[in-house]
Amino acid sequence: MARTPTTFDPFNAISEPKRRELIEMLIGKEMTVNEIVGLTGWNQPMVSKHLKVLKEVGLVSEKREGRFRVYKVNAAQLKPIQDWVVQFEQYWQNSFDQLEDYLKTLQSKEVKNE
Amino acid sequence: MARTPTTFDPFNAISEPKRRELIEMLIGKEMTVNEIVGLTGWNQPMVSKHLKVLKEVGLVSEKREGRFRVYKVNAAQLKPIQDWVVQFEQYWQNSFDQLEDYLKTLQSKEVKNE
DNA sequence: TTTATATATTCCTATAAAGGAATATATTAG
DNA sequence: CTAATATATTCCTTTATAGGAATATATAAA
Repeated sequence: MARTPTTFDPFNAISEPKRRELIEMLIGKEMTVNEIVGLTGWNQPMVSKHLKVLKEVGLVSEKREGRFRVYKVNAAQLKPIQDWVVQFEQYWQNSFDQLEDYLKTLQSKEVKNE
Repeated sequence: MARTPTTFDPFNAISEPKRRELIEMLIGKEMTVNEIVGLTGWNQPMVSKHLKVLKEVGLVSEKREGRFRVYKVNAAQLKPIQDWVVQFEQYWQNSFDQLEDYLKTLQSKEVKNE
């Protein structure tokens, strides 16, 4: 068996750094393929191919306007990722709190030593 | 060029569903490889191999105890994912708000029609 | 209707991953 | 010291990329 395909779900689609860049670049905007090519400096087929993967998992959608294709992000497809990761938030927050506690302890020790 | 390696960063490591399962299973606990084998029903080499990937990106850490290896999740390594995805939260919240607005509109129309 | 523009697709190569099976390694028990 | 237990590693096969280069397709402009 091979790796889970990039088009299997948003988790796989966004594991590629360039596709995360595309999403960052496109969020809240609408952009044409060539506009993206201009901003990224990547060649046009590369942009089209990455957009295709994002489209297949619903992370972007496409609107035809004459010979242009206007792309936009469908942010709702990022929510499953947020939902998955947020359930572990307390666990890294705890480590942060522990760090905070530790720093406070240090500080009170310093105060005592003054 | 090939796909970004699974060990490149947490984004890639968690794109595999089984590795997400491992994290869910291990969060806040400490578990031995064989305990994980028991819970998952996967064969032992498969568990070890997936744990290795998670370890390489720092998502789990390992403690040797005699002939056992005790694994635990290092949740802090999930924060970069949360940080990346949270910046888009407003965009799916907006679509939710729009839905909410739409439902309220529907409701007020119903009230008027009563 | 030919040409230019915008975008997608195909073909190629190198790379690597997941799973299965077998085996190696380390540590404890007898 | 030998056997048993816990875990990791290696070898194999199948599958799927990502990127480059070339080309196909669609639409508008001249």
